Amino acid sequence: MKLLVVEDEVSLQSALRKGFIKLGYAVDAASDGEEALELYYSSVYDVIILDINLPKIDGIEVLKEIRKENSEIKILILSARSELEDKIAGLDRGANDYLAKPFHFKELEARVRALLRRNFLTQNAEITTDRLVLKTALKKVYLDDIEIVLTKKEYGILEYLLMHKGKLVSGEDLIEHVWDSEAETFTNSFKVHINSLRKKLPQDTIRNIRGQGYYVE
Amino acid sequence: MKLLVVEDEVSLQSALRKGFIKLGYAVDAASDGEEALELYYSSVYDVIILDINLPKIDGIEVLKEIRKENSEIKILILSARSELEDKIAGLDRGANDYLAKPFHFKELEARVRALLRRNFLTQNAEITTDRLVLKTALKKVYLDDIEIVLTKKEYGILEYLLMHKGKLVSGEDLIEHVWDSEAETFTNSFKVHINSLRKKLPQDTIRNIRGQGYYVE
DNA sequence: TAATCAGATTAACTGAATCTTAACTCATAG
DNA sequence: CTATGAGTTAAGATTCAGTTAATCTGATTA
Repeated sequence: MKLLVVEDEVSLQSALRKGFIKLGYAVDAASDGEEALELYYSSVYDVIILDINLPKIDGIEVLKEIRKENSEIKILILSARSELEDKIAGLDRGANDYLAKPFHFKELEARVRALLRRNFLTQNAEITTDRLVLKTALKKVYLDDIEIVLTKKEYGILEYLLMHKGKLVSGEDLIEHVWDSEAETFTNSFKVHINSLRKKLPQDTIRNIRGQGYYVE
Repeated sequence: MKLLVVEDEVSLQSALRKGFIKLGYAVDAASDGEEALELYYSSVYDVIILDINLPKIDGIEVLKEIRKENSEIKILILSARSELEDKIAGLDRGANDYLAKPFHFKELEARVRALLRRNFLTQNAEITTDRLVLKTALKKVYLDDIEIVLTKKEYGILEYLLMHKGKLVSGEDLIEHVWDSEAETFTNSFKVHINSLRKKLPQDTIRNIRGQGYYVE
């Protein structure tokens, strides 16, 4: 699981980063709104922890910008208690949760976990392409209405690619999201799984751009 | 099914705990609002029974806190009759049900069952498949109209799977919902119960996808 | 209070599915 | 033509579901 921590206060940012890394998350951090958006557009995160008071681009702006194109990603707002009422009131539910400073790290961690849980429990969803149907509740995949049996890793890879349909996903991203945090990032194991996955799917379902990553149309 | 009982009055808490355990529920209990939130964040409950008058963090606060992030979980409020009007009036539909003290345990149990039903089914006290009928009020199971006798754990597992008919349920999920929080998540006890449960059911009733979980069609 | 009993848990083991590794080949860009 | 990344293969390692038997626990009753 990959988090983006956006916080300008150096010591707090560092504490959060270290805390989450220790818990096995992959963490990127940004110190202002501009950097946050840059990182957001160049990688794929599961949860964004976003301070409201930021230099350059305000946190609310960052939130709006991200929400404009992505309604799935979980965003947790951090804010000084005094700013909460007027600011949060105007958020219009763009954030999934918010937490007033100061807070206990444990509290933040619990909320992040809760958000991830909710994310995974989006159980009724089906992801489809022209020929594929992926039923996330049962983790089953159908090609032209006939079930194809996938292993856990194969399914995980396919689901991840389809959840980011049309976007480039690097091998590193795959390992980061489909494997647990102990996995080596330089293993070629995912290639083996992509290989066996491709054999079960129509040709050219999973495409590759040399040096950049994989994608599904 | 797993309940969280939040009640500061020692004897009542203990009575509720024992009562629900006897009925085959997995039960955790908290004596104040802080403990309640801690437990809430560290486990997954199907219903929370929440007293309003609590030390440290007030029941209403606990309710708000939980509702902020989780709209699915069922919450039943307990309250002395005199407190009801002003407090409950302000709840604004945060709770799913409430019950005035004093009450009969039977009444509480019926309401909890109703909440669970609302959660998973639409107003039906029976869960059925083509050959099985499960009467949740009596906790009895019939196969082709003939009763099959299950132990509490066997029943709990089957009920949970049937309430999530067509969805994947991991072993961890099972332990989380059928056992109380003291259970080790890495025990293989549930496999033994599934094994004995399967012997009492038609073949292939409970299916497994390796590395992912169990399901009933 | 001790003996008994059902149910729950633990631990050890098996066989099979799945995953990883590593060496190799192939394709492409510079 | 060469270097690098992508794709392939097969062997070996690991993990996981399922099974069994022994042990533990707590309720019931003799």
